[in-house]
Amino acid sequence: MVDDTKQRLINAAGEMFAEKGYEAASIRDICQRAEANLAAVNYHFVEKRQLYVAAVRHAQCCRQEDVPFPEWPAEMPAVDRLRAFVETMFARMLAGDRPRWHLEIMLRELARPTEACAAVVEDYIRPMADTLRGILRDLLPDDMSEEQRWMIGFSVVGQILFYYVHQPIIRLLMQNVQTTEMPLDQLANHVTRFTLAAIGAGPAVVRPVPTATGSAL
Amino acid sequence: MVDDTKQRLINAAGEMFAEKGYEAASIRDICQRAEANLAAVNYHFVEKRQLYVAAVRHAQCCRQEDVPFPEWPAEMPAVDRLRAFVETMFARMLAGDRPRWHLEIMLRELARPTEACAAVVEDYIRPMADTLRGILRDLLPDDMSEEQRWMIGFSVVGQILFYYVHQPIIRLLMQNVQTTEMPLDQLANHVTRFTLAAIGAGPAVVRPVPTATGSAL
DNA sequence: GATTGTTTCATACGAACGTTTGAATCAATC
DNA sequence: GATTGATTCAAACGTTCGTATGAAACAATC
Repeated sequence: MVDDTKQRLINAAGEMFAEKGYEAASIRDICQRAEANLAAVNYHFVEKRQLYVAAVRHAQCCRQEDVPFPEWPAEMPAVDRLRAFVETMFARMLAGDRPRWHLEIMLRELARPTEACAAVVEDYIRPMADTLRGILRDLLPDDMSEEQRWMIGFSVVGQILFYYVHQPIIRLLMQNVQTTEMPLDQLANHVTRFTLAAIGAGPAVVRPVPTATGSAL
Repeated sequence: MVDDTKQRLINAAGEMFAEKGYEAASIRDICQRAEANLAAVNYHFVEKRQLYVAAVRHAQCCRQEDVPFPEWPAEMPAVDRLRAFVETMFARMLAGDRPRWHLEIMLRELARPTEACAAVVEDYIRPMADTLRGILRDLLPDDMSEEQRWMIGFSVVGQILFYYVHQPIIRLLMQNVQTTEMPLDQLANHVTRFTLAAIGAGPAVVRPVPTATGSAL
């Protein structure tokens, strides 16, 4: 393979950046993990920052082709497309076949963007947002305000991301609950049904319990 | 005030830890912002790590009394309590009357817990979780599984946190949309209605658009 | 096999880091 | 006003950081 060490550096750096953050991951540790010489970073990337950017870009490229959004047929109902969308996002997050740092480093960028990676992040996020918005456009009435459409989209993505970003809390809170690690499709099912019910495109996730007094909202 | 510089150090440290993370915030910068001598950290806290823990603990204590959950009367309908819960969480996040770092440093801990702060974080999160679960217990049927109840709770909190944690993405995506910064009560309204509709305790956030084909989920 | 360009290596540099130290300063007590 | 304990200060410690450098090793061309 051409530039084997260059690729090894990107992988090692990605792992460490994702795990410890930019500042806490030292070039020396990265090179040791990559089994490369200390000066290799300077030779291949000139600067630490550029190695970081390369890692982010690599993660973005890989995830594009990793768990791609399926090519849904035009006649596929919006409801099913939403379900497929949610499932794909969960698969991207929880599927273990690809290195975890690809996602992890992108999520770091998503929460606290680096100036140097803004474009890469936008390339990563924009297609997903467009896909979801396309689905919601079909699912929601035409006269709905642009802003409200966004908020519904955020409600979908917020639910999904929570399960990854705040995994530590979930484990902490649920440590007493006997559970089987919440399989992927169960999560996807929940979020999809929750959303569809919320926008009136599906049954509630539960039969409604008889409420004592109807409360004006 | 007793130990004025000690408190100044905690505040300055909190700001910097919240902004740049633990490693990237240097003792020198912290002391400069606190207008204290470099050795002050060692004198008052012995170690950098202990200063960090003190900052986290301080943030947790303050936020307890900051925007406390209102003492809801026993007869208050669960629907209204949910609305109040969501509003309080948003207020805690977006209200600008208290230093931002209190929340920010807790969210960092929530996403990537530090061993030394585990107990503090649990004290922070557990009451909120209990409150929400109490509301959901009244709102959901009794025969619902513990696991499913948790997932609905996560759907609520996931929506709320998204607006804070991923503010950068929201700004990026919505930069073309003319919007008025999304006022607090509008967000709270959306999340509450979205959730109530999802669990069948309220009307859908939109009148359902007539779907072409009903799709089995 | 000498030459050339690329990649690796051991080593060194200066800066910044967390931490330490001992003297200086302050505030209160007698 | 001397004594004591708590706090601040300037200066230095040894480490580790990112980066730079020049020689060695390697590969390919002629």
